[in-house]
Amino acid sequence: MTMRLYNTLTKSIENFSPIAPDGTVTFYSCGPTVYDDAHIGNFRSFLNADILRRALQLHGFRVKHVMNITDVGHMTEDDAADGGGEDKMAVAGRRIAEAKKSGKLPAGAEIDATDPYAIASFYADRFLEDARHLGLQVAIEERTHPELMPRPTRCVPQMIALVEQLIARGHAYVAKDGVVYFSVESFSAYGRLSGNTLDKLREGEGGRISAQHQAVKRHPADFMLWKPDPTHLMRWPSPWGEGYPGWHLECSAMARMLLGDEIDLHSGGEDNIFPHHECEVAQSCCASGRPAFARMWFHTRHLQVEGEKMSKSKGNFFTARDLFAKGVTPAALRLELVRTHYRTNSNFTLQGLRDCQRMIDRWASARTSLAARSAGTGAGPFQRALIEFKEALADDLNVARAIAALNTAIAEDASGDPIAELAALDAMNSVLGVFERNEALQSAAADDLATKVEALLERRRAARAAKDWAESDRVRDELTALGVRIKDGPQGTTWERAV
RNA sequence: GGCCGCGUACCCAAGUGGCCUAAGGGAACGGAUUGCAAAUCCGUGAUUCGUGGGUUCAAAUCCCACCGCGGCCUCCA
Repeated sequence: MTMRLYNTLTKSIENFSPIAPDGTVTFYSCGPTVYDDAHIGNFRSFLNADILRRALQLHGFRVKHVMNITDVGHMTEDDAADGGGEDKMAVAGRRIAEAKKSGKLPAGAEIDATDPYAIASFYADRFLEDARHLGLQVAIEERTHPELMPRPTRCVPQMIALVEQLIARGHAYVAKDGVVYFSVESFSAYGRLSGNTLDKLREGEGGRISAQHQAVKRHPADFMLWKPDPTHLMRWPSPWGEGYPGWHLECSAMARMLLGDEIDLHSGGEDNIFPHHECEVAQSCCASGRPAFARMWFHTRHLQVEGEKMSKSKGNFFTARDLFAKGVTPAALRLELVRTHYRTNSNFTLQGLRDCQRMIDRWASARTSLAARSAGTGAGPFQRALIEFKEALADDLNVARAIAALNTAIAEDASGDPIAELAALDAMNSVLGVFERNEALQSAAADDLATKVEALLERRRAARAAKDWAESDRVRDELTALGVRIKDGPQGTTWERAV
């Protein structure tokens, strides 16, 4: 079965086949910048890349997946050219210093707010923790293969080498202000990925590129590769003076270092298309002399929350850990973030999170009864569903259709060889990745709640034994008020936090 | 201002010319179960696909207009 995927570069759905004859897929994903906790919108993008990677694996490919963790403090107003504004790490540092003062520092954050490396490392660790909870396979692999999640601060020599090569080939120049710029006019395919060709850029709204740098550049869209700045927070020696790299440079350098000059797949959020990925293409192609950098570009559309753009001011802004702290299982969050096709704007809702949890619980109980079954031969509903599941994923990653296939199997009567049926269900889960993370995360608050709940359940058990229904119902109301939902079963009462 | 995408039941969401009197999940409702609930199981659910035109033997699917929402062009996943 051939995987078909939408390629941003050609704006069409194409058959996927890797460059390497042995079928190994080279896949680079733009990861987070670690100056704050990743929010659920970030994770929608990262998880869709993860689903793609797992779907490829289900289809028999070996995947070498790299995702960077950007620990350089790029500028808050860093536009295509200039590197203006404030360093993000400095902003994060100030935020941490303020939090320290007001005693609202996140747990375990004994960090020096003036040390950008400490800030980056603090948030990188938190990102990896969240990512592993959510089943981001590359983050799980990172434990044994740290090179799969490279940090730009450790790859500066490779970036410098790339800039030197671009200068040598006539694609970059040192301007009068000492800054090294990429010359967009030297790359005729500039604009092909995003549609922002040079003539259109000139026609566009424009006026955003600050005038002070324009004078020294050959073309207004020329973007910075290296900026000498002896006062910058993070800086490295270079042939152009002590300074820092441009923000597009890292991905080109690291993809090349780890995956080669030409790669199969490159992913990111839709906002990365321009300027970030456009500039990456230009840098990589011009450095390698090849016509292509990534053969296929995979972009995930943005997430909305309760029908609105997510923003801190609207109060609809969630990080993964915010939700985990409320008792949301990583499995439910994972499913809610990937169940909508990656090329449509998805709408994250609390109701949707509950829907996902119920679906996963039903799958899990189906798995339990399947594992307990011994009789049956041949193909049953799950083996049939797996075929449809794989076809749906091969169809430009149609996750919703794949999930429907699984749901349909669950509604059918149990039949077929139980071992093969279980294997089929687990194969589907190898992409969905929910069974192994369907438990709420532990925390001090959760432990505290558990103690209270256990005491109340004991009171209720006693009341029920005495047929004191009034007392029993009173206790149940108390539990409900605590946000707890109870389930009475033959083996006694279980409970969970209602989300 | 330029470029682009979307609008399917109460909610999420698949389907992009005939197998669609529209998949799947949740909610709701009815039943089984329960001390009563919750959970679970069974059943019910859009003659209709933002609105108005058009093309076609045939449209949710193609075209046009309008309304609404969103994205990129600028740091952002």
